[in-house]
Amino acid sequence: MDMTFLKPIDSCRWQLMSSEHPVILYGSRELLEEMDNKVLEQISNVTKLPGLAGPALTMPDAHWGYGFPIGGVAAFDPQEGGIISAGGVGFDISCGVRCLRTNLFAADVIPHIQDIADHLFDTVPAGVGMEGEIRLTMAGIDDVMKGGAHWALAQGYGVKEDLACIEEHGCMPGAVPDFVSDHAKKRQLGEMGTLGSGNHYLEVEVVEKLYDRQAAAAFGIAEGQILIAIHCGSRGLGHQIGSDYLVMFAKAAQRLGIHLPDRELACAPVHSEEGLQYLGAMNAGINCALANRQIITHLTRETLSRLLSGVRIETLYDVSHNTCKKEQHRIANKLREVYVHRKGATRALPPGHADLPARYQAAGQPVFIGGSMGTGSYLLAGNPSDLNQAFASASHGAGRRMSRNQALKKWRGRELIDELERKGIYIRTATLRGVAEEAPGAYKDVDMVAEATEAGGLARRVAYLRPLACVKG
DNA sequence: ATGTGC
Repeated sequence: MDMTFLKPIDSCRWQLMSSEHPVILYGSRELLEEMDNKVLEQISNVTKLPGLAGPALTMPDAHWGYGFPIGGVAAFDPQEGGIISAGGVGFDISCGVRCLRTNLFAADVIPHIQDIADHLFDTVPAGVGMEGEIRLTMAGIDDVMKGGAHWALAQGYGVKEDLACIEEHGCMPGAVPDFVSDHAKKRQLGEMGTLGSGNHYLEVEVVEKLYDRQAAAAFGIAEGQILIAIHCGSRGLGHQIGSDYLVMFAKAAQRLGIHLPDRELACAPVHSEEGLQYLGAMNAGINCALANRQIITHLTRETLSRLLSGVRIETLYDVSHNTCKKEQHRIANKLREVYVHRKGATRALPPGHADLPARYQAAGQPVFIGGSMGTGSYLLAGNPSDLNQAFASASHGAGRRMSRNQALKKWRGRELIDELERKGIYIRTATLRGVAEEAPGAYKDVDMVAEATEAGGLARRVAYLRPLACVKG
């Protein structure tokens, strides 16, 4: 990235001086220097959209995305013509991470890890277009979109205790299935309870190191304990909603005379017909993703219970990193109601927030920085709002530093799998090509991203998690 | 991310 116009605020926050509207980039000098200049270009374009409230932001894991950078955060005020954009949410609506806490420890799992990897891979469908056991009718898809994880529970997937530790308690209000096309619904008829492809995964991890013992106790985790991370989203349904509304937003922007610095930033005012329809459809997509992760939670529980005795698995937390949500934030000392786009950025609620379950009130919201296959992940906790000045947002992963095509030229899936196996990490995958695209070397250094996330005040590290087995899409 | 291109 061209650092010429970036002025450091502190070690991990930089302000873009050449911009009319404030732009803040989070990350160490090293992370930013390595970052594609497209990130700077894209976040600058975002500031030119109507009704931006407060600064436009990028997280330490940011990289080039469709219109908005992945790792981008921007709030818009509908009272000032603020917009909503499909590219600002991402095509995989409500892509996110569910983290499961088990009562297992490394010694219980490591002797059986290959068996566990095989069975999880057999049980949870992974890969492009993969369908699961569940077949729904069009009316059934409407019920998914209205009910979210509650729908899944009513079908017998999971236990009611799961709901308390899911964002929005498992059901996003404001979902309007009528604003979702039949085409989008049809694509989802067989895809509930499936992982998808790309960077999606189901991973068995061990708590390797604790940074914050108090928060770790609140999260119910100890060194050596086994956790499971489920990273996936709203599959074909969310993708089709994104595609449908991209076209509608392009027309709306033209009709309403909204200047788009990049056609990929197609958008409409939140309070326009298209804006309100997209909100209803996007909320429906969020519920699809919440239901999907709930089903996969159930499948994981069943699989591990078959293989090991006395297994107890609880939902630690489930949070999305591709959403736009109406929230109240203090901006320039004024409380405003804004629509916060988080694209590849995790919501990170502060301690004491009313939406947090009782057990996390003191610690703050669990935040996941999912690593690449070989390099492990971090569990963090949300910071008080005087520290987090990013609309309660934080990094969501390691973040790509290389395109999929570059990665394909550089690595072979089989070699990566063998290399990881020598380190005790067992990969099960739908496609070797997918593994090459997701090579650990194609991602930023997750340790650096987690450090910068903490140094920037976004969240504080609670634990480092080492991968043992990974089912890849 | 994605019925991995219409």
